[in-house]
Amino acid sequence: MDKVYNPQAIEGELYREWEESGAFKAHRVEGKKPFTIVMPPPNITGQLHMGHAMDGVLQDSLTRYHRMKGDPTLWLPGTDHASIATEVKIVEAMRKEGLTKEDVGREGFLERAWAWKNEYGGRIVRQTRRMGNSCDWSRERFTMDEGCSKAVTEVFNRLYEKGLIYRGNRMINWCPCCRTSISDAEVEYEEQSGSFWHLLYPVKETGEMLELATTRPETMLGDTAVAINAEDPRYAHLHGCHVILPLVGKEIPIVCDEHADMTKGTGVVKITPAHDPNDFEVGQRHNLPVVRVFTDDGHMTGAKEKTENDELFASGKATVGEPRVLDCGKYAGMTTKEARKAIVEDLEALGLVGKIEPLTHEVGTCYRCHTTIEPMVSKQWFVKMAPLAGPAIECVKSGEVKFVPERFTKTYLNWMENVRDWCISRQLWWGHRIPAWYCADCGEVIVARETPTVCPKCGCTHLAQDEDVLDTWFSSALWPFSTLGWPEKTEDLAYFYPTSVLVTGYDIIFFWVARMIFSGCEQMGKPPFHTVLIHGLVRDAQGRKMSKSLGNGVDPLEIIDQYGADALRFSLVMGVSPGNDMRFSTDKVESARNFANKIWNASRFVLMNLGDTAEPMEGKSFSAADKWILTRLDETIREVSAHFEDYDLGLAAQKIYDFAWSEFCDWYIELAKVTLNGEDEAARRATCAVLRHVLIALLRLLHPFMPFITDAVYRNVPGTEGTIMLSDWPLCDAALVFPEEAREMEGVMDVIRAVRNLRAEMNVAVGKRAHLMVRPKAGWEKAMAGAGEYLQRLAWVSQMQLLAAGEAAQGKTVSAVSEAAELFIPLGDLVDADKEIARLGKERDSVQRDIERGEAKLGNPGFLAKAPAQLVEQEKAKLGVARDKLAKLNARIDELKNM
RNA sequence: GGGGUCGUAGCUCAGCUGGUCAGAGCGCCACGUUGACAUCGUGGAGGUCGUAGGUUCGAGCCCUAUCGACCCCACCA
Repeated sequence: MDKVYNPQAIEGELYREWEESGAFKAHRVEGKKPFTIVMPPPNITGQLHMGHAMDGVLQDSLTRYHRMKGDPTLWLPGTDHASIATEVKIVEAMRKEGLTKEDVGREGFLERAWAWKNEYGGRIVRQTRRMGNSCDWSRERFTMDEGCSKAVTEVFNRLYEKGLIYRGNRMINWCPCCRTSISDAEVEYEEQSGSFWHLLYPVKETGEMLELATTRPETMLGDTAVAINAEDPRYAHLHGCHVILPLVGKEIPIVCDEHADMTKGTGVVKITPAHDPNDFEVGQRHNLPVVRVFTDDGHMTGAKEKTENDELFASGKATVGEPRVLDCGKYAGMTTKEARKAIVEDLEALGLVGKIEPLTHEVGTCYRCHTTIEPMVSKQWFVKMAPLAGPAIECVKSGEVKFVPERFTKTYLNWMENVRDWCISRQLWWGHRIPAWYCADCGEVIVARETPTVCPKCGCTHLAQDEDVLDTWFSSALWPFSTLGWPEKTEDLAYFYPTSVLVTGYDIIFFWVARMIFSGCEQMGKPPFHTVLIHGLVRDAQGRKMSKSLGNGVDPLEIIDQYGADALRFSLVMGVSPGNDMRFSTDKVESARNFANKIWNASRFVLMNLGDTAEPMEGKSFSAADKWILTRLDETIREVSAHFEDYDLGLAAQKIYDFAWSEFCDWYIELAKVTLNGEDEAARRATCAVLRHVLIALLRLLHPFMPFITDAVYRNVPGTEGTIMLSDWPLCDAALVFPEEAREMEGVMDVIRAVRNLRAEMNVAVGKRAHLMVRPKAGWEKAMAGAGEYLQRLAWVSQMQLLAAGEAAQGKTVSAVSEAAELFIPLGDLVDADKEIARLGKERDSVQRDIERGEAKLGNPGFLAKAPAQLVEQEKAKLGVARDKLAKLNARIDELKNM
């Protein structure tokens, strides 16, 4: 083994071996409860970023932990077609060739899309492998593969048959840039500065001017009413009156509606049912016409659009709620922004603009391109949410599905309880095409599983499929069961559904988690998982979100090249608390890399001492140090396992780190050297057995986080077979726990620390051996008597001399008092008494404070009465030790003063 | 407007159901090549755990208020 751990030398080879050996493959074992995770499918457009890396590490750690525990374990990977994201990329690529979607047509476009998918879709999958993730690649899925597509069609049909999917003219969010509708969840709100324009509308009956405020004056052409509150005394005389819509010259009614808030602005609101969600509702209540003034690409409508619209109505094919289109005349063809300016100018010229107030407000933007969203009435497909939300709320409230950390339950419930119908149709080509057909002759709508050939109503064959595709999240929502074979009744589905844990970031709870839950409840009758493990975002070293535009993203692959996958993995979990964002820095990776190296070298030491011998644990008589580390190991196994069960991987990693470095390396290996270099062959073999035993356990505990290095080392440990990933998770063993001896060893270690401390304080070079006199306290005689070699080795003592109780140390010495003993080191002329007195004085002050604290506690009647007896005893004992120590220190100081 | 997170050593953060919790990593200082490891070892300095109250025998840990940083949700014209 090399002196320094070199990840590059082993990672690729090891991963290939794992995969080819079938170690990742899940096996159904009847009667055994499986552990299942479905991977959040990354977009095929994606490149591996730190977010994926962290998400993957958490899942892989859990997966490896459960696999080692012996659970039939499945981590199912896959990718998402990412309808809108992919389509945008392909359109962009075509633009470079000077082509548009329309140029190549739907068929041509899809050909390109699939070609693109085949070329780049596997990229992120290959990258994921470099993380060391142990997914079952034999079960890899894609949201648009045959099975998943079948599931989509099936769900669409079922929901349609139950009346839970409908098509209608409703208010939706329109992205003029992507030219498609998007769902509420896909709208991001950004604070923007704008203005409040106060407009004046003349009242037809009275001739007065009605003042109202708007942030979007360009919509005024589509106003079909003005609303006032029925209770508003200011406008009581206007009930039943009309205003003349400026610029358009059309007469529109003044309606009374609760939406008009008397306390806000002038209490008058213009109503544009086609372009404002609130106004749409008002329009429905008052049966107002819906007049559209924006085109799909964000321009004002004109003669052309109006003609088309008129023809639609003339043909009788207009559907319920179909908006009418206005020819905006001189504004036609302007962008909405241009129109806003022009309209305000024209109104000002007419004296119809009052004050203009600046304001900042939240403006909806598209989560893909950040273009301002235009609310519009549009004919789209929707999922009726209320009936689906019920069970999805219930299963979380009942605890059948738990969020970790728990606080996200609230986020989820709040959203689910207020969710509105989900707009699922997208005016895109890449995705699952909506399984609906329209009869050109009679207008019949046919939703079907197979392409229909004749209209069931009129019998004609003039059928055309809906042009739109489904929201990409529609298929993601089915992921936990579509990937297992649903709607077929597969063995995998029966065995692995519901899955166990879903691991994802808090940023997609609404997009994905919520929708998987209601889909699972509806289609499977069971929620898709029992636990949702939510993690935070990976930020850059300054705490900023990693983003392409900022260019502050760190490429996980580069980090792997430089430090190794294990180091990256460990840096992404250690000390991270669930649900919180973390800052990524190479400092953290470096320290993880150093840890890996520490493991490597500790292993090298152990292996060097073992040679080829797999020394068994049975029949050995262990040293104090052996018993101590075994006891600590037991405790560590308990804690780490508990943290895994709680999904607190950050703490699990921390515990392993501390045990490995601070206890196994810093202490046990050093202590073991005494025995290993000693004459006692039986003791040497016992220690070898322990070194091997603890190393194996440590490697296994660490394996979920650092799979490569642990397996590489494990294979070199004598007596092991195969890969560590299929070996057993360590178990606690009562036969290997020695609380009393461990406590004694701690006492000895404390003495070692005290000696080291003394020497350092006195500036005695480490290499320089010192004579040590030890006067054990009552009960510590035996432990201290056996500590000589440990002290020689670990505290650079030349010779340890035991003093009997009451026996004085000879000569000039410096001293220390620990729990187990008093210590004296003669330092001859090296130390002057004054210096030592000063040092001891400082120590006495600190002990004095401990005593005061203890006395205060024990002097408190409330404490004695109410605190647990065990705690009181503990405090008493502590106080006793401290008082004893104080007495010794005082005596020692006096002694020095009299010398 | 509603909900949530964070404020602990110079920096980045851990601290489980209140009682060795005042911690880790990095940084800093001193010393050090004892054959696993300088990607290391030993020792050290440094924080009244944002502020003010309260509950309790006892509070970074619970409650209330307050200041500061931030996030999510929400149809406020």
